[in-house]
Amino acid sequence: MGRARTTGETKGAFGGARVSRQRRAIASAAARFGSAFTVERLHAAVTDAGEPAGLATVYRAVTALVDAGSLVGIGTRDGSALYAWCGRDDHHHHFVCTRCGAVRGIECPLGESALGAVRGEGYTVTGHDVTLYGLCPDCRHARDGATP
Amino acid sequence: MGRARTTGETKGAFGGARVSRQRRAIASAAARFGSAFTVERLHAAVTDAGEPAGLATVYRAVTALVDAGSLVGIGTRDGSALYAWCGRDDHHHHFVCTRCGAVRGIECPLGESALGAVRGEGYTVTGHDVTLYGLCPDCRHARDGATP
DNA sequence: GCCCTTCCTGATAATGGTTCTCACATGGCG
DNA sequence: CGCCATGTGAGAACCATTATCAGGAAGGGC
Ligand SMILES: [Mn+2]
Ligand SMILES: [Mn+2]
Ligand SMILES: [Zn+2]
Ligand SMILES: [Zn+2]
Repeated sequence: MGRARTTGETKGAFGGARVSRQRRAIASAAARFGSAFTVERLHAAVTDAGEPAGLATVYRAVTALVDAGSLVGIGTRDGSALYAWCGRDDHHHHFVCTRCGAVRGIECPLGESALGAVRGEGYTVTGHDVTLYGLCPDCRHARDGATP
Repeated sequence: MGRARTTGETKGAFGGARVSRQRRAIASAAARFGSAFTVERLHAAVTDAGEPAGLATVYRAVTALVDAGSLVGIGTRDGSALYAWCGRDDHHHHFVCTRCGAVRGIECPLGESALGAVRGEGYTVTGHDVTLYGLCPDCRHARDGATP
């Protein structure tokens, strides 16, 4: 156990939810993206792969994949929610390239020193979001070359 | 300089943007909230204060206040964007109470150890989001009492 | 394999937060 | 004072997401 979701195998990608031909194609297409994507783009990818699925079905599959932890929401862009396939099931966060959408897992930077401060004042911390933004190596070089 | 935005004074709350009677009332009402609020709620607060303003005007004022750094977006709730008045202009993040919406500033937990890891692999980090969620002291006690 | 119940599918309509339109008012500077 | 860029407001438009609802399929039990 621990890597069932890495390749998009539908073994446990949907958790306990029911698996259909459409959901298999959707999970497979999502796992093939190497970067963040919108539901609309995922729908197009599934259709292009020759496994048509309704847009509403893709929306519902995405919700199921997020619930199962196979997919993570990575903010929004131009009013559309962005998602990325998540191959790890340990606690971590993500770096997102603002140019190409590439996603990379990062270790959680929150230690006792950060949480202890607010906890000491009577707060209970139940969750947190951490996301880094910037340029991936490829896009950094592309930008350098484009600015002579 | 440094604390013009803490009380909702319209001095620099809108940065270089123009200030009107409506925007004064909107900034004042926003600064009075001790917790996160939606645009709809802010609109209601301004109207209740006897300084009516159109909903579109409130949306535009919120955008201007965010651009000026007086207001910060704190995720979404039930499909509506949440905002909170920000009294500090140094770099920091926020803790949000998931029960009452109370917001509290926290120090940035990202040090060189966290950023250096991805930077060493060729990534350029240009920004980041950090938000803690949980219960404020008041709500923690309220919940304890409600679960006998 | 067969049944049965629960869950998924899909074309479409509906929802609703946010943005746009455009004529009018007003802020702020010279 | 004027001038003009900018803000205002009521309503329409936008559009990502969700609800509908009849039909189909997944999958546990036998
Ligand atoms: Mn991940
Ligand atoms: Mn703040
Ligand atoms: Zn990139
Ligand atoms: Zn609270």
